[in-house]
Amino acid sequence: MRIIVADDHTMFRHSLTMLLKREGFDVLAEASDGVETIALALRLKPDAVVLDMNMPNLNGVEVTRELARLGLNIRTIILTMFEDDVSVREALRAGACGYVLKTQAPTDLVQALHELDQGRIYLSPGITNNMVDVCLRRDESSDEESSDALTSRERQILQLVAEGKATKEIARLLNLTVKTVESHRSRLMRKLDTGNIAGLVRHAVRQGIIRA
Amino acid sequence: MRIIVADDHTMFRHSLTMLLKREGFDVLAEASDGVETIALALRLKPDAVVLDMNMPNLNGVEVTRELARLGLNIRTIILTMFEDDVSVREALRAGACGYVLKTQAPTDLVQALHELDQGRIYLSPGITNNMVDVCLRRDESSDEESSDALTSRERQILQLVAEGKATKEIARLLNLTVKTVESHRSRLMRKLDTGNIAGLVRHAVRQGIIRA
DNA sequence: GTGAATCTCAGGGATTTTCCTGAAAGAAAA
DNA sequence: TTTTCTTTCAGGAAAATCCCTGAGATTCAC
Repeated sequence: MRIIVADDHTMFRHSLTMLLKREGFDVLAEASDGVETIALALRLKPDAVVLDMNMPNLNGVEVTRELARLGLNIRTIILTMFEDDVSVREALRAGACGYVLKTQAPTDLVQALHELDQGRIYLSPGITNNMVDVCLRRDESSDEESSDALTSRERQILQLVAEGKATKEIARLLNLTVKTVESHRSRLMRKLDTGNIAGLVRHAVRQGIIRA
Repeated sequence: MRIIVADDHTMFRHSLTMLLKREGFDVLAEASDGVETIALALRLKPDAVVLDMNMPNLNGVEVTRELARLGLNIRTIILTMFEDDVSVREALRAGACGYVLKTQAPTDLVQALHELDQGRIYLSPGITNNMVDVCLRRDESSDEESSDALTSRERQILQLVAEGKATKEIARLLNLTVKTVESHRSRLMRKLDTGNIAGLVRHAVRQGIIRA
């Protein structure tokens, strides 16, 4: 099974890679941020990608979304520190095949990868099982609160802005024009009802898109 | 070299332990919180303890302080995600022999352990080296506040900026010139080591000056 | 297919931020 | 008292943000 490991904490990433290799997985490469992960995935076409949730540039869910959009048949497992209800739901909706807590033993991740190989979805114990039902029910029913819901692209931009990246830098990272990024930023401000970057940052922190 | 590894993220802890064993260290035990770490250290008398900074019950610095107080000759290395100036200083004052960033490769920790074995202090690259001098000088001299501690006025400005107020508005609120406010804001950015408002907002949230 | 939403990009102009240097007055500490 | 720190303010220049309209492309649902 050919996989890529993505996490911005090199110490964790290297350690984990070693462990996974020992477990018989073929770790093709490591990435330390979301954009790099996408690039590597495109090049190496792995079977699966293990994604840290909180990464610079693009978080785990966004990477999942992007990989799904690109139509590559690459499954992903989100690795995270928090058993956040909302995050789990978003991860699953983005198409992630697994949601594994870092508080769990590495065997948990190994199991998740095996489940994924069988085409199944795996959630760490500690995440309520009815979570899945809840998610699915939500999915089918309706999207009422989606009036000001941010789009995937907008969340991407929001994260980068909140991280302090300049417009020019964001444009380069995402391969867009400066004007496009400005356009997104403006729309974000309108949606989030704020007239400046400070407001965007607070929103991003509040919504867990970045940590302060 | 007999060591204990303490981190509440089991996935990271197990992976790291495996790596350290491979490097020839004798990992006596693992702990998932501060209190457990103390208990284990008392029982097993390791040469060193690798401590995650953010642990339940007692964080890495507190454990270091406690171990020092108990008079056991157990050296510690603090492992953390952030290169926070204040944390580094506190860790060193508590008696830690190393401060290693998780964003660094595992070899960085290995090196830290070797330095520790030689009775030296090790800080991850990325943490300014003069940090040590600064800390020591501070240590000798006095205990009031750190160098880049914000003044009262600066905290005021920081709060208003983080709340999304425009410079002009802040100036009006505080009866100052726009130029003065700009001056304060610039100094804040220099002190907090950031080049834009997003960074200021994150600092303000982190330091509890505003709520996100 | 039609419509709605999203994503992309552009022009332009007012305003703001960012980054320098420099400097004076008052308060606090050495 | 001298020095250091804080606070105040200025000028100027480059860069970025903010705000608006408009518009082609694509995608997705109905």
